[in-house]
Amino acid sequence: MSDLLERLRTRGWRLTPQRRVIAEVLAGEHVHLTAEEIHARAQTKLPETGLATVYNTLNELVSLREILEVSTGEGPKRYDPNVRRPHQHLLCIRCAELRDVYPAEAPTLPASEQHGYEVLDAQITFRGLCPECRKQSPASS
Amino acid sequence: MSDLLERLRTRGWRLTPQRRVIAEVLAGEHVHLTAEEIHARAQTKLPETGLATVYNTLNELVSLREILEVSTGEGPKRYDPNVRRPHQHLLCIRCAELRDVYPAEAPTLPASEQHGYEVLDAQITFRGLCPECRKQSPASS
DNA sequence: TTGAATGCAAAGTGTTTGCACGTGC
DNA sequence: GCACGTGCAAACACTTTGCATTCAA
Repeated sequence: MSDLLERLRTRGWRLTPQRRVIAEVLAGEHVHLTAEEIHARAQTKLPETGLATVYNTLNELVSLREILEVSTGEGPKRYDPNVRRPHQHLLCIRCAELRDVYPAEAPTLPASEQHGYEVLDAQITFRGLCPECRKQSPASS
Repeated sequence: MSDLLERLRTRGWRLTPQRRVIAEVLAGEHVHLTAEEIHARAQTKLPETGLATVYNTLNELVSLREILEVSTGEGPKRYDPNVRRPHQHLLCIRCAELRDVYPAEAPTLPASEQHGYEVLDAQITFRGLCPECRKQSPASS
């Protein structure tokens, strides 16, 4: 589970209580949270945790490539602790829940469509309605 | 080209000079612009054009499904006038240029990975370096 | 001990909104 | 004529930054 903390320690990361709690929140969740949500959960464990520290820490973890920053196109970014296993995302367009999916193949862009770009990766987001939101109103976009 | 204006007129859209100019800017460009860029171009044609009006108009066109709003994950949103032909995007991670690509297949999510969602569509963004940015510094992320 | 991390509040972006004025139909 | 569009500035949501203080190593 949270070998995240292990890895960070061996990489010489300065381990403060706030950082530990933030890393725990990330590792303990299976849905991808926003900075505010991470802050709220962190504060229940350690009240003296500022929102700015949460942002600072998240940005640092992104730079260290220990988490992924995911923008849903609407509202705040979400942070994905699952960097080890390549995956794609499934987004609820109503409630913005974001979860991982593991489909078969990653698409590639034919050379004829690369237009001189050096293509590094492809990011896929499936969009739809989560089970909860389907109940409330099955259709309409 | 700009049958966009045709369609809007027949849909009973109130056609002001500002709206005409904004629609022309959208139709005339092959790269996807930000609201600021659209505003700047619109002002060269019609100086009395406010940024708020640009945002209002773009949002309205999005609701009318005459343009697409595309978030690049970093920085401002971009607006894609190409709503007729299904396509995907190629994004430069350095300069944020965004262009359309037309690869073969749209991926589908196997039922076993749908987790109770009603999947509506899939959005693919290929990420890489555009020709210009490759010149300046071919690698490093 | 000391450089790095923290909380807070202020600043920064990108976007939306309230309101008085102007205008397409 | 009048409902709707406009420009402007203020408000807004999210994120970053400056600075004095605290603390992990």
